[in-house]
Amino acid sequence: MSNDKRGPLAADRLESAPRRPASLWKNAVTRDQERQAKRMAVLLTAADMFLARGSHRVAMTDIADELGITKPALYNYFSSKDDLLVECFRQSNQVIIEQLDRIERSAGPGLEKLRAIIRAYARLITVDYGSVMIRLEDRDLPDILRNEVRGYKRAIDARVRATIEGGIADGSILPCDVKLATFAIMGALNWIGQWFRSDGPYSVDRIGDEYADRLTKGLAKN
Amino acid sequence: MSNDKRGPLAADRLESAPRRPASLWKNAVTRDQERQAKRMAVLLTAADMFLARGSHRVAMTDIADELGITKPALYNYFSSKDDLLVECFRQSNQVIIEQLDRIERSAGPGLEKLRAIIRAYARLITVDYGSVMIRLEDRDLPDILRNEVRGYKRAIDARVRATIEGGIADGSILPCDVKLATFAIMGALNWIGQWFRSDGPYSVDRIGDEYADRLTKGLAKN
Amino acid sequence: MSNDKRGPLAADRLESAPRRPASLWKNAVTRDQERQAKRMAVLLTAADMFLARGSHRVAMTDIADELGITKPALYNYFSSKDDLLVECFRQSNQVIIEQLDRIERSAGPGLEKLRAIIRAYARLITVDYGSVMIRLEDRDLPDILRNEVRGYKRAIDARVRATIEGGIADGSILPCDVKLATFAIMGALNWIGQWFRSDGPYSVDRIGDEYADRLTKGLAKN
Amino acid sequence: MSNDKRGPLAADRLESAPRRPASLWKNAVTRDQERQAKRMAVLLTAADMFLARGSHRVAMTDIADELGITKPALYNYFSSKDDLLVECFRQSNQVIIEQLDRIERSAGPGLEKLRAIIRAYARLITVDYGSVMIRLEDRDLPDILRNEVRGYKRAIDARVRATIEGGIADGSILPCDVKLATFAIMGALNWIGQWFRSDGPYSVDRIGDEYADRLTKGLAKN
DNA sequence: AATGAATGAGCTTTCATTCAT
DNA sequence: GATGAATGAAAGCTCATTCAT
Repeated sequence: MSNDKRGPLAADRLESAPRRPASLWKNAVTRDQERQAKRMAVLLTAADMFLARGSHRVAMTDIADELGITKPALYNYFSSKDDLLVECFRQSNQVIIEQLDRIERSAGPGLEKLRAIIRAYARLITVDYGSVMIRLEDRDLPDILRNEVRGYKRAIDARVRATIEGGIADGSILPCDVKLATFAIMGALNWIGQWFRSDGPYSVDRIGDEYADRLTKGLAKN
Repeated sequence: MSNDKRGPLAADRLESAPRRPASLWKNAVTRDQERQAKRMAVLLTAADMFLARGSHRVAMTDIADELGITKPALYNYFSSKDDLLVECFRQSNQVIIEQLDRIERSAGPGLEKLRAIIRAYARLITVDYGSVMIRLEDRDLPDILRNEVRGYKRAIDARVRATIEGGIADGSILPCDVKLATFAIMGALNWIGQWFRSDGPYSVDRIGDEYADRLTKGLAKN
Repeated sequence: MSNDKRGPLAADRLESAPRRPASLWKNAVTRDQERQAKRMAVLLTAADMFLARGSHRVAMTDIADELGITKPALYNYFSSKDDLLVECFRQSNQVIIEQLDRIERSAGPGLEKLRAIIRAYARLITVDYGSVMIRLEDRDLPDILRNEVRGYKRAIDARVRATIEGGIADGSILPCDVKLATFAIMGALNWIGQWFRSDGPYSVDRIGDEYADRLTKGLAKN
Repeated sequence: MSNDKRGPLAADRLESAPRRPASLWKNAVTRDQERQAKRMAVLLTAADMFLARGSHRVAMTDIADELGITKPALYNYFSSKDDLLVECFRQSNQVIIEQLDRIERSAGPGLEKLRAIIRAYARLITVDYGSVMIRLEDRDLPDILRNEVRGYKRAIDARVRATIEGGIADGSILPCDVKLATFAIMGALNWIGQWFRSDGPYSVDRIGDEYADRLTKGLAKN
């Protein structure tokens, strides 16, 4: 983060000191970009491995090996395994929040928003790093970080719940126990991460559409 | 599984082999019963701890301490931690199978059976050891044991799926993608284990009823 | 410590329950003795190595190697390196306290007691594990343990100071700044640990006598 | 030591080689001065930190951070941590030697010189970098450097011893075991570093005077 | 059947040092 | 002269498992 700032600041100085060759600046910017790129590479590699095997089954050595570097090099980018893991959660949260924001801003009755959330979630869980939030365990984290993560989770839940409540208010959704309904929907969605295979028979969109129907229309004939 | 049967089976054989002095037999029976009781105590204690903290966060020492015995003593009853864990899965499977059997034998349309399954599952997850099957990770197990566990899971899924198909056949359930519908329902149910607190505001029955409605009737007004 | 008590307690029970074969008790006692002996061996080996090289230069592996066992075996006797180190301090404290108690109980003017303390200290530092208290660093210990150790040190200082004050009171010692006098004496004594070699030219008694004189009579001719 | 001399020496050579344009020389001198200044800054910062926390508890990173530079930059001034540490000892030695020289050159009986040494030492230990020699451990150094440091220490000891011998010769000091007397005095002095706090109740001069009395006049009434 | 003791393999983390730039 | 990045070597500690008793 501090590095993000250093870049612009340096750029300012550059404008007022035009003697320095542009190439030098390029170097600094490039270096910073490279650093961020590497940091991101570590993060994504770790997230992939954590998702595939569970975070406690992935040793720092494993991540380093996968990246072709040595273990201590990881500590240039993340101060600890916990830090790395919690950063995965943060990234995941950000991605999810963006989707929820987008849907919230859209017009339409609550029911449609709920269905949009379901479709978005299906995608998040299957192709994006949104699944980190759902599938990785936060129990190994120290209290303070675990609470942070749980805060994210609660916030997401609250927003889905609010969408359902909005739907009830605007008449598009039947009155029901909102909390339980939210749990049921989130559970169904989260579970996708357990069985989905990208080389399986179902496309992401197909799953999203089907779930959107199934979880809102029900199965019963009448 | 094999061990559950061995106990009773052994007792049967004893009854049908009355030549040895009764007292001796009684001793043998008693000894065997004691062994089975202790074995079961280990199993249930381990299952509880595994569920509460996740199996990889429970050391063999922890289990032994909880039972007031020493670590190596555990190995008299289970040959390894994996063995103990897989046995938890087997017990869980048995409990689940019993419920599915009971419901399958009952009369009524497929929809009602499905609802009965949902109610039974809600109970299994919250109060019985059925939750082991759903909430414990099988990823730490060696391939052969993990495959065994996954077989159980697939079988359970298949039976729920068959129930839905039966409901479609008898007209009580709308035609739909059965596989996805099953996944959605099972996901919603399994998720209960993530948020349920026995001291929380929802009773098991309340959850079962609400889920049975929600997952079959849907949320949409029409 | 708790183990010291278990022995006697067990012996009591034995007397009132004479049915059990003595051999069993012997075994238990023997085993306990062996355990204590081993624990002590670890402690003394560690203390020696800590004194010789400084505690931070001694790895757990080094201690284990010296004892001919493996690293984790050490953890059967001490829960951590800190635990091992602080136990060294506790042993050292006990030895010192015993000497101070003995001298305190003796008759004689304060000056004689002070000289006795100097002689005793010279011995403690050179041949007994009393030197641990003086020569090992407590700065690597976590706060709580470091405070414990500093408490010991303060208590020892206080007792020497009290002895000097007693001497001033009974007229055998000249009035002076007691705190500084104590520091000077303790410093001179503690320093012995820095230069003393058991194969050197000075015997322990020689050092003790000379220091007792030097630190109380001074060097000046008048 | 070698580096301290190299600076001035280099400057001397410059003055005696006037052929090159003065401006260039000035630059070179300035550059050299700057380098020496930076080198000294590193040295003093390191010495402070080593004294405060013990050299093995101070990482190169810590020193760099304290100076606001990066770790590898340190290696421009010192070839290794050992080099840095031994240079601290050399500086310390120089300061101590200067004091001993000054006192040796003064007139007066041996006893007065000894008292002057005690007063000077009290100051060295509490306010100057003289304490490095006494309070820092040389055990982490490789043999060759450790021997160098021990040479310094022995030389200092020898000079104190010589002062006492001079006092015995001139009749101002009572005959005694000079070696042990020296050890006792040095020990008492060195220990000051363990308890002295600059914000404590004792001023440096007070300590020096009191120690000068206590260590030469003794405590005993007769 | 149960115990105390021990082990091997593994984990996260630290740190002095080097190197390309 | 200084930097960011990387490394090899080591440290303390944990844990499932085994073994003699």
